[in-house]
Order: sequence, then C-alpha cells, then structure tokens
Amino acid sequence: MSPEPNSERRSERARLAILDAVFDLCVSKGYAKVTIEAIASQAGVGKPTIYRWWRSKGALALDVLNERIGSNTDFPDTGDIVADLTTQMTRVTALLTSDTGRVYRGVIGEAQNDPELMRAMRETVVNPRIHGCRRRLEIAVKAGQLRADVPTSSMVDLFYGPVYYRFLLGFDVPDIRACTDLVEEVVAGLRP
Amino acid sequence: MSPEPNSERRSERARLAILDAVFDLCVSKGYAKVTIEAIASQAGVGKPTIYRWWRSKGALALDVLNERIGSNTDFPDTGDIVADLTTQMTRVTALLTSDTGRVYRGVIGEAQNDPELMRAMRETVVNPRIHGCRRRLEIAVKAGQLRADVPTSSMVDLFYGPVYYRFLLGFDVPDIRACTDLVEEVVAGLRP
Amino acid sequence: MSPEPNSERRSERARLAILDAVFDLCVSKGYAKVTIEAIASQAGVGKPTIYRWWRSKGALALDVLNERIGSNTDFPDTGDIVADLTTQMTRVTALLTSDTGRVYRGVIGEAQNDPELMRAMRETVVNPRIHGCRRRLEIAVKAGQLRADVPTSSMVDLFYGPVYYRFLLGFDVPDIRACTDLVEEVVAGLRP
Amino acid sequence: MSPEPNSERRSERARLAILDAVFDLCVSKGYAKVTIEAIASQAGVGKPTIYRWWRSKGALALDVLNERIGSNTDFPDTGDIVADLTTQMTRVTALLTSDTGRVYRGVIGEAQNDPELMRAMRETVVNPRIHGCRRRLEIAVKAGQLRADVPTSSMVDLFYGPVYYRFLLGFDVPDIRACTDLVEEVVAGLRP
DNA sequence: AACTAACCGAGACGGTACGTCGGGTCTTAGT
DNA sequence: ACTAAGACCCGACGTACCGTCTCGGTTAGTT
Repeated sequence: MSPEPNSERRSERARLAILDAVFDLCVSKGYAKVTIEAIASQAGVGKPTIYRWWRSKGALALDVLNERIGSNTDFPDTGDIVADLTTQMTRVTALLTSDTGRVYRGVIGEAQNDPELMRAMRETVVNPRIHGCRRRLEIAVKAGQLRADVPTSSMVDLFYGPVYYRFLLGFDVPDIRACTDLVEEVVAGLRP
Repeated sequence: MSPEPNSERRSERARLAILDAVFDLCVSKGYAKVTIEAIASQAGVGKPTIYRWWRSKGALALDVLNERIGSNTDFPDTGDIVADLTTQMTRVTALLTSDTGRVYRGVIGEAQNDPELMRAMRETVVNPRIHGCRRRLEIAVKAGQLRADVPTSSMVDLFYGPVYYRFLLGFDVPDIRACTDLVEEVVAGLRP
Repeated sequence: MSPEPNSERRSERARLAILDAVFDLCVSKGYAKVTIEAIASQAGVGKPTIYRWWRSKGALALDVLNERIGSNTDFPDTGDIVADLTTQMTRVTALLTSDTGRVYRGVIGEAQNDPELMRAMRETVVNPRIHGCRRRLEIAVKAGQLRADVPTSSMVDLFYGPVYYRFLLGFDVPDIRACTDLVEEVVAGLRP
Repeated sequence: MSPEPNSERRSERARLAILDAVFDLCVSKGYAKVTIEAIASQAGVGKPTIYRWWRSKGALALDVLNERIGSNTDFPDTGDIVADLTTQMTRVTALLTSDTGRVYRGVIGEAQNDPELMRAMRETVVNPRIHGCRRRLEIAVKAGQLRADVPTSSMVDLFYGPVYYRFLLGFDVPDIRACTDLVEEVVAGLRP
C-alpha cells in the first residue's frame, strides 16, 4: 500500500458512507458480526478504500464513535457539584445504553486484544472526558466542597468506575442507572 | 452435531489437554490470536472434540478461567473491614495482572459481543464473588462498621468498579493498584 | 484390530442387516452418498462391526452385489446361439438398469481407484460370467456355428463390450438395449 | 458463492498452475487420493480460487483431461478403413494406458456418481470423437466398404466398446491392446 | 484543454480459520 | 467373544473474510 495517501484528495462522500455503514451494521447485526466486506458493500465502496484510511475494524469503529459522541468534553458546572455529577453520570449511562453505546462496547471489547486501539480509544474518548471531569472536581475542591487530600483522578474512578464496571460485565441497564444514585453517597464521603 | 454427547464417556485426558492448551496459547500469543485449530493441534485433539463440549472459544476460555481461579469465593474476615477489603482488592489486582488475567480480559472482551457468554461469565465468575463480598459487608454493617442505609450491592460497585474500569479501559497496572488505596477513603464515606 | 475375527461366532443378523442397509441406501441416495456411518446407523450396528468384516465400502458393496445377482453363472443353451446370446444380453441390460445395477455402477466407479476392489470384482462377478459365456461359445464353435479362428475371449468382448461401454459412459438405457440388436450382426461376422 | 465470477479478470497463471497440479497429483498419487487442499497447496493457490471456477474435483479433472487430449477429433482417413480403424484404436489404447489415461479413469469413476459430470464428459470428450468416427465410417459406407444397413452408431460401439470395457473392468493393458486385433474381424462381419 | 496523477469502484487473488462430515480406531457395557 | 454404542484423532470438506493486488473509470489540479 502507498504509505500515506494524500488526504486532501480524499473522498468525503466515501468517508461518510463508510462511517454510516459501520454504525448501521453495528446496530443491526452487532459489532462482532460486522465485516469489512459488508461495510464496503453497504457503503458502495471498495475494500481498499477502507484499508487506505483505517488500519482495522476497531480503528474504524472508534472513528464512528468519536463522530457520534462529538468532541464536547465539557462538564456541566452549575455550582452544585452533586447535581453536576448526577447530570453527567446520567448522560454517560444514556450514552452507554444507546445505539452508539453498542459501538462503544464493540470498541472496548476489541481493544482488549489490540493495545494500539486501546491507546487510541483512551486518548480520544476516555482521557478528554476524564480531564473535563477533573477540572470540574478541582473547582469543587477549591470551593471547599470536596476534600483536597484525595486526588481528583481517584475521585473520577469512584464516579466512572461503577458505571463502566456494570456496563462491561453485562449488568442490566437499570442497575447501571442505579450507579448515579451513588453520587450523593460518594460525595458525602469526599466532603472535607 | 448430536445435541448432547454422553458426558460419562468423556475423555478426561482430552479435556485437560484442551484447557491447558488454551491457557498456554492465551499467554503466549494473546487471546485474540488463539484459534480453535491451534488449540486442537497443541492439545493433540480433534476439532470436533472441542466443538462437542464447548460452543465457542469464549466458553472454552471461561472454563479455563474458572479452573484457574478456583471455586473459593470466600472473602477474608479478620474483623477489620478495611484490612479485609484491602486484602481482597489486592488479590483482585494481582489476578487481573497475572497470566490468568489475560484470559479473563479475553473472555470479557469476547463477552461484549456474546450475550450468552456474558451471562455465563457473570454467573460463574462475577456473581459468586460479589455475593462473597456482600456477605462480608453485611457482617460489617451489622457490626456497625458501615452505614446500613446504603445497599451492600452499591458498596460492591464502589470497591470493584474502579478496578475493573481501569483494567478494561487499559490504564496501567500501577494505576489499578492505586485503586486499592481508595478503600480507606471509600469506607470513610460509608461509616455510619 | 484383531487380525482375524472368528467367523463362526459372527452374527448373521448383523451381516444381513448391513447388506440390506447398503442396498437400500445405494438405491435411495446413490452409492457416493452412502457413508459407513449411515450404514451402521440404518443397520443398527456399530461401525467396528462393519470394519471387522469388510475392508471398505467398496468391498461391502461388492458383497451386496454378489448377494443380489446370485452365484448362477450359467449361460442359456437352447442350441440356437443367436437366441441364447440375445437372451443373455437382455438379461445383462436388465440387470444394469435395475436397482442392483446402481450398486454395480458404484462398485465399478470405486474400483477405478482401488485395484484390490477391481481385482475382487473381476474375480467374483465378471470372470465367472465370462467363463460361462465362453463355454457356451465354445459349444457353438464346436457345432460349427462360429468361426474357430477367433478366440472366444475376443468374442466375449464383442458382446459385452458395447453394453458396458454404453453403461459406463452414461448413454441412455434405450441405447444400451440397442446393443442387443447387434448380436445378430456380430454373429453374422463370426460365422465360419 | 457469487453465482458467476467475471472471467475476464481471471488469472491465467492460477488456472494453469491448478491444471498442472491436478495432473501431477493424479499421476503421482492416483485420482482418489487427490484432494482440493493438496491441489491448492501444490499450485500455490487458495482453495476459493479453485471453487470459484470449478464445481468439483471431477469437473476440474475433466478440464485437465480436455487440455491434455486436445480438441482434435479428426479420424484418420487414408482410404483404407481397416488401417484407419486400427490406427485409431491403437491411439485410444495408448491414451488410456498413459498418464492422461489415469486422469480419464478417475473422471469416469467419479462420473458414475455425478450425472452432471457424466453429461459434461460425454459432451466434451466422448461424443466429439464418436462423431469423428461416424463421419469416417459413413465415408466407408458410401464407398461400399461397409454395410449400409447397420447404423454407424452401432459400429462405433463395436469398435470402442471392447476397449473401454476391458479398460474399465480392469483387464490388463496387453488385453486392451488385443482389442485392436479385432478390428479386422469386425470389419469382415460388416462388409456388404 | 489536454494531461496526468491519485483516488475510486470492483472484485480476483493467496491465505487462514471456520465449523462440519465422515473415516477408521478404541473403549466401555452388555449379551 | 462378539456386539451396539459412541467418543476419539484425524484429514478434508466447502465457506467466509481477511488484507493485498490489479484493473478501468473518474476527477482534480497542473501545464
């Protein structure tokens, strides 16, 4: 393969058709049953056009995911940290249980066996949102709403951990939503 | 395939050879690159013998996992809930970062796209240990060491969630161990 | 395997059930689609029972064939050589186009790639009948009805050859029957 | 499979490598022991490439046969019908006893259980040569060298029948060659 | 305005692994 | 001791996709 195709000449039509095809197929058949051939066929695109721009199905699905969830990583800030965290946790559970969540689940599953994909996913999806969360938590710390002696990175784990844990171990959706109920308790434990 | 082979006539030799082969191959090549053919070849077994007893690579890996982690789901009980939780969380991180953890990671990844496998995994691996944990937490609640108004199931999420979350989103091992440091803080928040 | 089972203790019931199963399956599914497993299953017999007594499906089918066509290799002798040959050729075409003929066809097909089967088939099926034919032809030669300077073995070829040729190259049945019409012409050419 | 691959894009290299591999393997191991896998491996070709263009091993071997025997179906015509028939029968026996004959034997054997292959074989191999023979015989009939009241199709049976009969029932090669000695006798019987 | 370079669609190709079928052997129970 | 049953090892089957590789065709930027 040419080492690096000229991205200025890239066909936007093909790119969008491919991303849409991946999303539709993930939703209708499930991530694992989506094949590159089916994507190419559904998108009306040749296989090399896919391989020219993505190194694997996982990388492709990651792009789909990023397109769908958008690049906004802001955390709500109403001044009320409990309300803001609850809002955000609710958004996360909504995402995970949506069609886009099926893509996300597929990407995470694939990434367990593809370190490069894992890295890319963490970098483009997870870390930006963690940082958004930490910024908000730091504001709360400075406002004296949260203890200063617990690293915000650990606080993040306490909020996101249970949600992803239940999501990725296949607990039912209501159970995942219940995680958001914990916010108040956790915050209670983190009060100065 | 015959719907149900006669398990009394099953070859224990073949069974063990298969389980060992799966483990060795997972460790040496990574779960995703393990094929049924390679397992059969390495175990000196015909492919039909594998398909006769397991419905998929995931189901097979799940059996390997269960063989390796054993059936002991007891939670330590020294009377000191913080110490016991720390002990257990340390054990969990040790497991996840071990060779057996590679198998576990593979199973979880596969299960994202195989609901039946997810169910079986939760039933045989996750739930028994959750129940062990809850039993210990309930003792602590009764002893007045933990709040009674937070469900023990939610407490479990707070302890296990961060560990799995970091494990499955590919954070580095030291980060995962750091999760155990949270135990004290979390318990602090859960004190009556 | 035991080198030679004791044939005195052989189960006649099993033997007959196997032969019948082979015949029925050849007729209903065609020789090529008959498997040892299907034979065993249909006959209510274990596979080793088959392998104990026959070295291959071909050998088994050959036995079936011999059971069906009987051991009578006599050639008709009314004194009229043309009539006798016509009678016999008619019998042969009737056999070939019967259900038993399907078995015969299968055996011959198999024998193309199994010299031992070919030898056994020639020895048990073909040669005895050739000899019967030659005996009759020799009587005719001695009676001055046929030339003495053409070997009877070659005469046999002239009578049987066209029939088998058309049978084994897949010409239609009516064409095969037409072969019998040749008898008179051939005999004419063989008159002293 | 796609119902009809585009034959314009077919790889001639692959096609020839496959045909050669089939021939070599038939010669070295015998038709029955030739597997599609071995062909693919020997030809340096993927199995799907074989299945894309041929429906079975038999169809493939038939193509090999046709490549090897060529498309020339002319019958010699020196004016001497006995000499011409002898020449041709000698050629046929030479073919049948050659390496190509092993392929032919395999195809005929397979065709006993594959009507479609039988039809194709008769159409591409047998019938053209029969017609060549009949054309020559008709010339002889018109020249008054052969009887006009015996159909040429039957005459063909008398010449080819014995050869194929002995070939397919496994008589030794010398016996097959002896068939050509019959030509003179048969022609004698067919003289007006 | 024609040229040309790169992407595009299509799909054949060499491969790997799939999940299944059946072959022939072996073991176990039963008669 | 032979049988019925069936699990076992093995090899091949025919299929699904993989990722690569030509092919023309189209399209855009350059001359």
